[in-house]
Amino acid sequence: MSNSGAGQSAGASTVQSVDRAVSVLEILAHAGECGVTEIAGELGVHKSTAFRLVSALERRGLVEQHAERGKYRLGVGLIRLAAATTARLDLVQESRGLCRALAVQTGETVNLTVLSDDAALYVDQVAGSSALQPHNWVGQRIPLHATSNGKVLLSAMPDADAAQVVGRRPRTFTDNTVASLAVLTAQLAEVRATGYAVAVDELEVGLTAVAAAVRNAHGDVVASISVSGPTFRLTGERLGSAITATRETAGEVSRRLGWRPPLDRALDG
Amino acid sequence: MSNSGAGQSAGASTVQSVDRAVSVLEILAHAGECGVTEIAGELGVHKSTAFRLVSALERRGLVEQHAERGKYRLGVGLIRLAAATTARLDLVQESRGLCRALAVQTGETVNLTVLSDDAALYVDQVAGSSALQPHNWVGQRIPLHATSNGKVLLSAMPDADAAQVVGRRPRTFTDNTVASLAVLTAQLAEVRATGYAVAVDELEVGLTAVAAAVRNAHGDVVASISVSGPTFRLTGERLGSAITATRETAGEVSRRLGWRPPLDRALDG
DNA sequence: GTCTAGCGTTGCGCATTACGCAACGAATAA
DNA sequence: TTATTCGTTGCGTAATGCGCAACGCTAGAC
Repeated sequence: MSNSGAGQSAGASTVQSVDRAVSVLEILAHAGECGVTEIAGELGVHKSTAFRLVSALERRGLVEQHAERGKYRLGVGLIRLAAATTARLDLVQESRGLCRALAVQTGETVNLTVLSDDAALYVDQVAGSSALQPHNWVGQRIPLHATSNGKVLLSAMPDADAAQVVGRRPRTFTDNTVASLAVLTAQLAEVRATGYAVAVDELEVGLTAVAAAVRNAHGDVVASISVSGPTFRLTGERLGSAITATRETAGEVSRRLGWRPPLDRALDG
Repeated sequence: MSNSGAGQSAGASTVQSVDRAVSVLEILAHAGECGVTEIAGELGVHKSTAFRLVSALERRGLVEQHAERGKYRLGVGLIRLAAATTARLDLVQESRGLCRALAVQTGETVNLTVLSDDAALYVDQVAGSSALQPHNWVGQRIPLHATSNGKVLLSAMPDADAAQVVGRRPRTFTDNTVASLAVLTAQLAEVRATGYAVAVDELEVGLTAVAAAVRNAHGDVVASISVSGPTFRLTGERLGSAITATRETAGEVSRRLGWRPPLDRALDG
C-alpha cells in the first residue's frame, strides 16, 4: 500500500495502527460524536478497520459508545490520562497553589498557558469567586495575537518569528483584535519592557485579561499566567492591582522553577 | 507471544499495537517518567517495539521526550483531547440521569450544588416523588455551615479557610444551626472521614438533608449532591439508606468525571 | 406491512505491517 | 581509559492487521 499520506519528516518511526488510532481520537474530539462509517471515511480506511481501532480504544476507556450499536465519543479514560499529565508537569504543580491564591485575591479567573504549535494552549484554570462561572478554557488553543497570554508568549520570540507565526493566522475576533503587524510588534516591545500584557475585548467583547510571563531557570519564557474577567469590572484601580498581582504571581512561580530575577538593571551581557 | 494479560471477555475486537500504545500511556501516567527500556520491560516486549510505540505517540503529541535521547512522559496533546471530553461532560448534564435515579430510589428531592463565593450555589434539582413539592432551590446561594451540601464543600477546604469563611457569616437559622466553630470543625473532620454530611433542622425546622462529595479527575471536590426531605420521614433506616444511595450516586458521578477511587490500602510501589 | 438502505458488527484469507534481533553512537560510571 | 547502559536504527520474517463480503438490525419510504 502506498504511504498513508502523512509523509512526516524523518527522525521518528511510526506504527500505522497507533497513528490511525490517534487520528480516531482527534476526529472524535473534533466532531463530538461519530459513527464507524464516518470515521472510516475521514480516515480513508475500510469500515471494519475503523471499527477495530475504535473497539480497541473502547476496551481501554479512551472511547465510549453511547448505546449498544450506537455512535462513539471520547471516554473518561482520557481525562484520567490528562490529569496524570498535568500532575506530572512541574509547571502546573508548582503554579496551582499560587494561581488559586491569585484567583482569590483578584476574584477573577486565572489561567495558565504554554506555547503549543504556534498557539496558546490553556493547561490549567482556577475559577474566580464570581457567581457567573466562566467558560472552561483548559485544553483549548487560541491564536497568540488575540489574547494577553498569547502576547506574553509571543514577546519571548524574536520579532521575525512572531511576525511569521501571526502572519499565518491573521484572524480577527472582534473590532479590537490587533490586526496590524506593526501595532502588534510595538505592543510586544512594550510587553518585553514592562513584563505584562493586556487585552481588552480583543478575543471576545466584554472580556479583559492581563498576563505575565513565567520563566524557567534558564530565563526562557515557558508559560504565561493570566487574570481575566468582565471588561466592566477590570478597569482603573482594579485593573492595576490585577496587573500587579499577576506579575507577582508569575514571578513567584518563576522563582520556584529556578529563575533568579536580575539583581538590577545593571546586569546582563 | 503469549496473550498480553488482559484476556477481556469476547465481544469487541482489539488491535495489538493500539492496545500496547494505550498501555504505554498508562505506564507513563503511573510512573511519570520512563525510559524506553523500562517501558519495554513492563510491556513484555522488545526495546525496539516499545520505542516505535512511544515514537508514534510522540509524533502526535500524546507523549513528550524530556530531552533528546532522554526519558519520556505524557504530552500536552492529551490535555487537548481531554478538553474535548470535558466539554461534553459538564457536571449538570452528566449528573442529571443519576440524580433522577437517586430521587426515584429515595423518593426525596435531590440537589446539586457547587461552591460559589463562600456559599453553596444550587445548580440543579430533581423533585422527589413525594406529594408535597419542595421549594425550588436552583440559583439560590445558601451559607455553607447551615446545610449538608455546604458542609461537604467546606470539608474540602483546609480548616483555617473553612473557619474564615464561616466566621464571616455566623448566621443562625434555627435552634439547630451549628453556631460553634469548634463543633463545626469536628463535624467537618467527620465528613472527611465518612464521606458524607447530615443536617437536621439546621436550615429550616422540619428539613433534613444528607450530602456527599463529587470529585473530578484531580480529586478536587467540585460539587455536592444532596437528598433532602421532611425530617419526620428521614429517620432511622430511611435516613441510612438515603446516605448510602447519596454516596453511591456521588461516587458514580465522580467516576464519570474521571475520578479514580483510591485502589485500597493495598498499593503497589 | 413490506421492502430497501444504511448502520454497526464479524469470520476469513492474504500480504502488509509491525515485530524481534543485532548492531550503532552517545552518555555515564568505574 | 574501559565497560555498561541507554535510546535509536536497518533488516528479514511471520505474525498481525487489513480489506472483503456477508450478517443482523433499525429506520424510513412506499
